[in-house]
Amino acid sequence: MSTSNSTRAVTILDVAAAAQVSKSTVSLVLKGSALIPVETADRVRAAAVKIGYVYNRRAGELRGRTSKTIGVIVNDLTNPFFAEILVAVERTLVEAGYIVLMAHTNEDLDRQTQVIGAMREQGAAGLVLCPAYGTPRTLPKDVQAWNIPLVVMVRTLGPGRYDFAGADNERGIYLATKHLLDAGHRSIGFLGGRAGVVLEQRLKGFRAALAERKIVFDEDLLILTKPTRQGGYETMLTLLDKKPRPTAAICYNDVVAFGALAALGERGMRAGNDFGLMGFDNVLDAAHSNPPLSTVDVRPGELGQHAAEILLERIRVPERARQTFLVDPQLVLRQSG
Amino acid sequence: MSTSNSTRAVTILDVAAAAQVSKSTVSLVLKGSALIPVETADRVRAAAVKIGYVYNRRAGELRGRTSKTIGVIVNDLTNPFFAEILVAVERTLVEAGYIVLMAHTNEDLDRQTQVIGAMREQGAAGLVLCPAYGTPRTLPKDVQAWNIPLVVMVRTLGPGRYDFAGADNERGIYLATKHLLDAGHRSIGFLGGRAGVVLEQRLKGFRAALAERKIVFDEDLLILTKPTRQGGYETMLTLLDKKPRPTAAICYNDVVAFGALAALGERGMRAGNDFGLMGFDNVLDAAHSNPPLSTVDVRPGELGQHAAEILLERIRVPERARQTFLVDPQLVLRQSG
DNA sequence: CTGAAAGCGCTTACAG
DNA sequence: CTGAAAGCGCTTACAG
Repeated sequence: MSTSNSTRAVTILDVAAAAQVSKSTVSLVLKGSALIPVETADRVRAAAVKIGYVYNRRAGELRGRTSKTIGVIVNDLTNPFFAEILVAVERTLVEAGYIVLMAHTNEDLDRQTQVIGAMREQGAAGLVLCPAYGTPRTLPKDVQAWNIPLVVMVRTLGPGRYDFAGADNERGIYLATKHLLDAGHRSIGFLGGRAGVVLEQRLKGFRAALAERKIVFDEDLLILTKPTRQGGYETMLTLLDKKPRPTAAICYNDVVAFGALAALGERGMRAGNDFGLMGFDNVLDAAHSNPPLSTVDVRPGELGQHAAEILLERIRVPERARQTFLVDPQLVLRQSG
Repeated sequence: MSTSNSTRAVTILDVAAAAQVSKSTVSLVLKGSALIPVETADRVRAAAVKIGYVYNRRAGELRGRTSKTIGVIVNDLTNPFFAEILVAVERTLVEAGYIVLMAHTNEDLDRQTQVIGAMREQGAAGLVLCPAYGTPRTLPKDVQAWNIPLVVMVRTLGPGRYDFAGADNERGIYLATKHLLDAGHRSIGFLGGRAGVVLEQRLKGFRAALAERKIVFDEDLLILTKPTRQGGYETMLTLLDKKPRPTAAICYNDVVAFGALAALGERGMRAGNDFGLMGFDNVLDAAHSNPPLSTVDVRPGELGQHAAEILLERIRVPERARQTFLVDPQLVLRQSG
């Protein structure tokens, strides 16, 4: 309304003067204390809006030694899986009255260290972290030593007493592989993925399903690459050139599968007809890829929401037992495989 | 290192004691003042790490009446276009020493109002906003009245003196349409998009290209819907049922085009062979869709970076002239059209 | 080059 | 039910 004056902020003191009460009364009113009679409270609130008062949360939190901001660190927003997780985390946190400090590491460890430091200086009340590749396993311990609640998402950081939300990777890929096997495929490739826990877990599921059917695992059909569309495209092209040509593939994740779909199309093939293809994640886009992707649903939104809730609980009761949320993967069969 | 004690934070005063200097000296050292001799500074810094001191930025900023946090408000992270923009904005801001408060509105106006308020209370030094549909045109004025620098992105908010970063929508669609026309198409649909400035601008470009070739605009081939994959899928199906069947379509954006690709595939058609299809945005995924999408490149990353830079400049010199960054769209021809 | 002092805007016992 | 006072952790003139 009025042009605020940058040299002098309007404070609780101004409100107090305008409403003819002491500043403690104003403070009490603002926090909705029941100690103040309604009439007084109304008068104070009216005065506040009239003079254009805006609460200075930083001052309040400094004095109260509290914090309503939570840091969320994500490694790859370019992958819709993480974007969907982030949306859910943010929504859950905002609904709980928090404000989120967001950072994107792009898999860069130095940046990750830097942003964690910045969030600490900011007085974050908690941290949700999708760790970048190569994150030291001691990180959870460090963060906890600073007394800041932490939940790790998606990629575990070795054994240790930290809260975690992720997916049962092994079981998910096991299910997908079994599905392909049941459909009669005997030569199945595995595309994409970068060395790390997640890849290990997924490969374990892959091997387990193969072993169960006494199919020997062929190293040659395991083609690693960065888990991107580009990577999926390239590795699928490579796979299609193998002799004899495999009839199906498991992809490290949906984004890899989308790239693979493009490679198939380029070769005049169509997943579901000429080739069996399975993704992993079930991002929103999977329902409308060309063709629609059969994949392993790990409900990214649910995952993000749980991660946020676990953090909120830990903040509320710091000494509570460690929590792990592992989404139980479900096969969703569309057309690709 | 040491388990920090939550009842008593280690402050600048503790560092001062440990290093045998006054607290002003510590403060000066921390901000890298040249007033302090190197030896003293080293001693102070050593003491700080030894006792596990961490700078309390909120206290510092409260006292100094400064702020290093910037709010970024995005309406739909589920669309990679916005995700790519967000990544660029965040990177640019972090590199400039800021920390970003992120909020996702999901096109919800109430939520937008709420998060803007929260950011104001937090003392944000600036705001980058992708406004939700229906955002009042007075918003820029309001925000400026609070003395907080603002840059609006992607969707303009009517005339007014605010900084803006977006794309030349009209020209982009004009180019895409002309390309389809040059390829011989005469019956061209327009798919997806929700009422708003952006749609208006894009339709204007569409009509202009048609008019140039004396082709009458057929209302019946304009099929609006939410700009999502789902929307693209459904509208394409509808379009394909028109008699006579159009031979090409312009999509409101890439995400709509991806859905359209799926619909085409379902009907046994392939964009580029049996149908001409153009997207808009050139998100990363467009290079590896099935088939790869011909689209209008508006360089989302560049757009985001510029938005951030404009804000940074405005913060540095508040009275500078209003800036508008409009990316000049380029056609990128892949296989779909 | 370094120290004492005031104060950013708020909250929270504690009296009355 | 309301007011006076102390203090969160820092910065910034101002002396010396």
